[in-house]
Amino acid sequence: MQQHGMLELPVLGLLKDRAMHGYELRKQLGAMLGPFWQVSWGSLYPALRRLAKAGAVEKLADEAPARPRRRIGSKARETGVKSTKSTLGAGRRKTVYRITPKGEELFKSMLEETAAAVDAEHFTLKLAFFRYLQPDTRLALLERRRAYLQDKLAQFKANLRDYRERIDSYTLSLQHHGMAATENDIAWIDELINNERGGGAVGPTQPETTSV
Amino acid sequence: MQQHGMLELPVLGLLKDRAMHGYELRKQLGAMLGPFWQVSWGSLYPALRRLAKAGAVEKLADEAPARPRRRIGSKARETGVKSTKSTLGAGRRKTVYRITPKGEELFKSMLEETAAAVDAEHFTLKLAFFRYLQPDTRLALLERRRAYLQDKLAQFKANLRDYRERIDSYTLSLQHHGMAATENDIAWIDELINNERGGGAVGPTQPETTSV
DNA sequence: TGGTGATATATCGACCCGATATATCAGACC
DNA sequence: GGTCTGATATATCGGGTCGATATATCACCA
Repeated sequence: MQQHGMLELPVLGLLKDRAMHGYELRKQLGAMLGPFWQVSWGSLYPALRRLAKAGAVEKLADEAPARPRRRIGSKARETGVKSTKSTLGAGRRKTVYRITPKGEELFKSMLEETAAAVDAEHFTLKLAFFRYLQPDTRLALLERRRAYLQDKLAQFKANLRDYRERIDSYTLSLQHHGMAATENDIAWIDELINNERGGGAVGPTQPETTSV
Repeated sequence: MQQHGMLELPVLGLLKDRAMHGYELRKQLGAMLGPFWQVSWGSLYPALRRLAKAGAVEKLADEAPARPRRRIGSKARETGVKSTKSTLGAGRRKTVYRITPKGEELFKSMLEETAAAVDAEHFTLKLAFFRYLQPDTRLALLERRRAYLQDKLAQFKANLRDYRERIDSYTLSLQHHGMAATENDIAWIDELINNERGGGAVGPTQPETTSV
């Protein structure tokens, strides 16, 4: 994914269900977004800090982490000066995060913001939490995504029109493939739109495509 | 695109043809990669600086930029202390960059490195300069990209197998679409591979898909 | 004469990524 | 019983990208 402020939404969305610590959050994110996105530590922990500072999540007490069996622990290490060095990093303590009412609000406003960007990444993330939206907001987001893709398609066409002669066959093939992929994306969005419009009355929202 | 060290390759690739300044470079990049990627100034200029520091490109003298019609220029502003402030920014001077022999080498080694990452972004960039590669290197890169996609496909399948029951219909649809898109990508790569293998003897490398 | 928009270079802050450091613990292997 | 490996867990660092913004020149038209 690698864009701006993209973690806040899914993190809050997952914490809505239940409180979790960072490591678990990452696993859940991976399960949900599968091959789309593997969150890196370097983004997750700073994001949690940002959310905590904004009051959107709160740290629960470290959940029975530290120093059980105190005898061994105190003896094993030299109890040295150096161990407290600087970061005082980690070990196994779990820092559990819980969403606050303010966090719930933030999640809602971020998710509902139909004016926000609808590139592949942002849209994917929002779609993963569509169940929390009203049907009309869902439709608005789908339409905006569709418009975005159509614009992209137009760019492809303009590009091909203007540069067709000047570019080599590989770049040309790339453009064609990109165009076809965008058309597929649009067709998929149209499916979702249809399901959204007719889905309330007709049948399951699920678009039965291939089954494994 | 937004990944690491992704600009060096296309910048060098374009400068191989002819020397250019930043603004033009960006336009060419846009023409070539069209809707895939619009390079931002915040990446382009630092990248040019990196390349210059590495000796891969050299700045040509500013190409007749500065202060023509000196009368007007000197009078209009207060000639003040503040104008030289800090950055001494820009105006219209053109800083033309030319590739050096060292830059040509760097380009070649980056492009040929078949062990490097083959995610969508990296692969797209390399494909845009495939014409500079030997057929066997091209094939190696295509095969590696194919393996990458197949692995991604396997991830999708594993994901669906493990989480199918637990995820809502939107996320499910997302996974299905992602899977289908990946399958399309693989089919496209296979086309390219076929063209590469048979292309030397049979016909045009161009895979005639839809025409506008 | 002045306004707009294209040309052109450059930096800033926020943020993401990959690599890495630190540490605990369960289970395997011998 | 000892140790090695790998999963669990938190955290930071350097380098790189992005979007926004500042600055400035010039062509063109009104």
